[in-house]
Amino acid sequence: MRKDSRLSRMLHVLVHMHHLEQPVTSDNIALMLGTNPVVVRRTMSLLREQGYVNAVKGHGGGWTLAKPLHCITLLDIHRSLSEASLFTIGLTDEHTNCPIEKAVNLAIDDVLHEAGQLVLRRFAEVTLDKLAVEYAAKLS
Amino acid sequence: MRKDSRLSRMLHVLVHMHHLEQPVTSDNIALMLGTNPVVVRRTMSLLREQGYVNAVKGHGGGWTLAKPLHCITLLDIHRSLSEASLFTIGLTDEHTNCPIEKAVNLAIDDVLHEAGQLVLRRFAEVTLDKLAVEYAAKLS
DNA sequence: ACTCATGTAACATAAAAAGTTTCTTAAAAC
DNA sequence: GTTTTAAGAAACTTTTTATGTTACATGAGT
Repeated sequence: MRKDSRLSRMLHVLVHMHHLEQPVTSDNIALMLGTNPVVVRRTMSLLREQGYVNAVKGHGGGWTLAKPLHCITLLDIHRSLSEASLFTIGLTDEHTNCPIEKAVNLAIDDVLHEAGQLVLRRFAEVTLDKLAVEYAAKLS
Repeated sequence: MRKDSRLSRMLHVLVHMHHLEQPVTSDNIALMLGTNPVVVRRTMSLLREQGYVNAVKGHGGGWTLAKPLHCITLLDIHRSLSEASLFTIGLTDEHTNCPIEKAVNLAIDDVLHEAGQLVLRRFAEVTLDKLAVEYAAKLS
């Protein structure tokens, strides 16, 4: 099953951006992530639309943080990337009048929904500045 | 992001099988699921390897339950299908010496691991006979 | 022997994310 | 004002992977 690592990558980039005075170009970010400037723009645009980064064209332009790290949570970025669902498990929708299918889906969805809520709650608690501090501490 | 609905489908099939006296053929199941008999065999084989269903060749053959429903949990089936991971979110593994990447991954993994454990715990609590009874009741 | 069913390998299809090319727009430097 | 630098955006290609398909082997019952 394919994984979406955009959250991980964007967080990485955002924290790095905090340590820079100058705007970073898409080309730079692409180089850093081993990917393509257009892909970077596509993803960063989603963050721009939600007001977490600014984009400036032309000489000396590039991407900058629009908010301080302590005003951005994991949830904010996760939401901006609009992943349809957190889980690789899907439900079927083929025999909507079959009580067994309904019961199965209800049971699975029950659990996934609860776990999903937990993830969102926990993501909401982590601001990006904590990331750079608390978790960095754990690593030492 | 693509979804894996094998869990949902297999549970559906297993509960149906419980209500049948005769073995069900892969062709039958395929018809029921709107898919292919080979795909059915591929998936059912995983359950057979773990001892949840039997396969019998030849005339009057097909698939039967190897255990009563109350001895099979959602977790059992989920495990049998060996989905690599529950989550669509992936971590990066590109700058393993970058403390920021490490911190980001640690933060995300922390949350996902906890949520994953919750899912597994809850899946372990649901036996397939409950599925057919408790959840069926909720539906009425 | 013949039919029916699973087992398995090899190949084909389809869908989606990622990558690429090309061009437009805008801002700064000269 | 021309050139350079950068994002924005559209159209297309590539890659990946789950799913579907074909073909044949194996084994059980009639």
